[in-house]
Amino acid sequence: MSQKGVGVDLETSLGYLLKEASSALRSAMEEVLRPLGMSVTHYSCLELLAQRPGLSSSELARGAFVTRQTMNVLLQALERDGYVTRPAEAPVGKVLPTRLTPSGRRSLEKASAAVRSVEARMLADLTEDEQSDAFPILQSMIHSLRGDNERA
Amino acid sequence: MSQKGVGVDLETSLGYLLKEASSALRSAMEEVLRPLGMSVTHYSCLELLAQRPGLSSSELARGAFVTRQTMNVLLQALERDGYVTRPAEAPVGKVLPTRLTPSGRRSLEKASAAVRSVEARMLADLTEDEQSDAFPILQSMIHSLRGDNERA
DNA sequence: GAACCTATGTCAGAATGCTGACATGAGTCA
DNA sequence: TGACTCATGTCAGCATTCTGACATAGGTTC
Repeated sequence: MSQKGVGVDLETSLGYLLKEASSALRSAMEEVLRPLGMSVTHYSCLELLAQRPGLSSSELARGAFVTRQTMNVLLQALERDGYVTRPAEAPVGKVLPTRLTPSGRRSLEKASAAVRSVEARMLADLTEDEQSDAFPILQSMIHSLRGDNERA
Repeated sequence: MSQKGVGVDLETSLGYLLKEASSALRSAMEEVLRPLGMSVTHYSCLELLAQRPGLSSSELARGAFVTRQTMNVLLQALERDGYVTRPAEAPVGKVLPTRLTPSGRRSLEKASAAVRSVEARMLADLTEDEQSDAFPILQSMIHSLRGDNERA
């Protein structure tokens, strides 16, 4: 077993495992959000707005890990369906601050409960210590991958 | 801070952090693979074939976390470009076992080195203990999310 | 004030991946 | 043998997201 020095051993690769976990999480979220007529990006956008009202399209895009073009398309649909509102004109600069409507907030509540149940299931078999360990580990990975350490 | 009971707190959510880490990993991989003219799915397919020669299209799809239709399109391109070979007729059933060509193997070697460097960077700031902890934690998450525990 | 850089919103086109559907081969079971 | 179930490969159409490009607003520097 265990590769003859060449290649990435998928059986022991933390990168592959990370991708696998993320894929499983996404699938589980899609499964519970589908009955609510909501996609993961859709949900992410509403959740971001609930916690940080007035975010711009570009900021939402970064928070949901998509491009600002993609987020803009989504926002247009959400606005059309009455889940969010944006001023017709930018109060300052070009930034259009977005906010949830009561309808959007109601819609989010169900979705949020569903997502919380998925996250709880994900952590069900982990000990308290493991859950505590996971946080700094993932943060370190993110920090290192983004190259925040580069020549300042 | 810390949400008033409602919603998922993105600041402390392991699910969000997992998505963030996965996104950062994907970006980092795309960055190093782009100069080699290779996408992440493209690379994943070749790496899988190097470790498990003779996999079918459907098996490769599951290993690369895409649908079998998507993998089939990719395989057609890889076959056209001489990186993999598939028998014209299925030796048994409908399964077409796929194998790397020498050209595919050479192409993979460079990509694999690049990906290994990304993975090394990802783990650079983690202690030995943390790296050891990460493995069972991620595996537990995957196992729980897939519902492998359900009523047997 | 002018030049410069950065970030934002937006439009257009293209790539990528997915869902739905179908026929076929293999295994199971009565 | 025949009916049933399941997995595979494949075709077609659609959805989602991305890349490229542009104009504009704000801040910075000289």
